[in-house]
Amino acid sequence: MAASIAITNRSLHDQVVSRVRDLIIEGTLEPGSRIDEAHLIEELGVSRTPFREALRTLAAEGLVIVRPSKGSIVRKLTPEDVFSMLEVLGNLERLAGELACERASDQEIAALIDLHNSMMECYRTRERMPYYKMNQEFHSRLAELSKNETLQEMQANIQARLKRIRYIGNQEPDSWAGAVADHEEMVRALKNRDGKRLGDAMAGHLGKTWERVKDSI
Amino acid sequence: MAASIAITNRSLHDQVVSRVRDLIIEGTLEPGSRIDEAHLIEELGVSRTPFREALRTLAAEGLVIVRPSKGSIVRKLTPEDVFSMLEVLGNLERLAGELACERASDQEIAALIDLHNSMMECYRTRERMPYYKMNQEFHSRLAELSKNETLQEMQANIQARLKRIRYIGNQEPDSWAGAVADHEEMVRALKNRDGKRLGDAMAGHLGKTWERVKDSI
DNA sequence: ATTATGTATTTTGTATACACGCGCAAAGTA
DNA sequence: TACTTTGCGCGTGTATACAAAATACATAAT
Repeated sequence: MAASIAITNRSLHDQVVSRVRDLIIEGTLEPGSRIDEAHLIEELGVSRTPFREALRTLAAEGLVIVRPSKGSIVRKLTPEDVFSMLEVLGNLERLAGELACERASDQEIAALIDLHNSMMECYRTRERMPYYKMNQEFHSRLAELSKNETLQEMQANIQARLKRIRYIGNQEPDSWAGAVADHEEMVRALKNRDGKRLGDAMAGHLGKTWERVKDSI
Repeated sequence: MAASIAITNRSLHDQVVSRVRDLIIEGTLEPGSRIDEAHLIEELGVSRTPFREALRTLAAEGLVIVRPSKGSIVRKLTPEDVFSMLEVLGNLERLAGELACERASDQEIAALIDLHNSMMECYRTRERMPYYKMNQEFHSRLAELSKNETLQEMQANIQARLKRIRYIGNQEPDSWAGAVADHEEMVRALKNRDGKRLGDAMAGHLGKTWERVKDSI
């Protein structure tokens, strides 16, 4: 693969999309606040055209809301929004777990377990940030093992919408141990290719996430 | 309400989005074909700016693919795409069914059963088109009864992507009777608020849809 | 004849200019 | 004083102009 040589000729559109998405997730652009076009294009050094196209993309992703003739705002999630997302996400990940047990190769499962072990190492040494990132990746990778592209896409979308919330929720005192226990259970089920059990573990895990996160909305 | 007087001031963007979406669904814009910007904006009588923004929206919806510097094409669904969509949709509708049994009011259920009865009337008189439309509405309405907005949104999105395929699949000789039987089962389960049974019926129904549709891709 | 290379043409990407609608504020009226 | 009304400024929506890239084509070299 010549991927290392090929120069990345990403369009401004794409760059703006991921840049603004990050600004939203990390909270620089506050939920509910208006997006000042003039100011932000100045900041980013692009013109209105690619910027507005990027806003349309982000609107379709559910991160911003475009109010015709009234400007765009960063979508502010209500507790109901978050609850409904977790409900759907839990269901999607249950399906992902079941399918992964049927469809993943032994190597793929082994690779995921490696990742899990790295996560556990971070837990032992209390390295929050690496754990958080590996956790995101664990769930994405598991979705991949379902071999279902639509599932991956939907999961990624909801993950992106919730990213900011979960990031905040992650600062809280704890139930970290509980999350870790959930993951141990997932890995046990995955090792045995016990789809039902893995599915239940995934869904249960997301159910508890609501408890962990609901007060930080 | 002065809705009769008020002139609809929908932005061009919105109008273009729904117009082009329809062109894709009804097949005027063929899957896989390039979207000729110059030609289409002429046809629609709008300038490039709102048109291109609309393309971004449709790309995020999964109906078109924007290839940087190489133009946009109408997304062509592979059999794998359709299978994965139906797999996810089945799972979403299973959840919708379960939640609807818990959360819907008696009136809401009664209203849905009315719709079902109208559908059955169309089946008796073999009116395909009205049946098709009511069927779409039945599934959307059931998703509404789940009281989960994210679920509704995801379901609507997959429905939109599959609309063209299902429309074609619907022309086929038949298994119409089978679909009708599925719906009868759904309504029975809904009447009894038997979530598990309704969920299974929904998922099973979508599973059979694959059989009905797979040859027309 | 076939491939390579340079050029012309088309098409996309981005910037900018113009127009229109919304919201706010100042002035007017009850 | 409170409540409309009207005018103005600003931001959004749309059109167009310009720049850059890609494709198609023709010509030349092997």
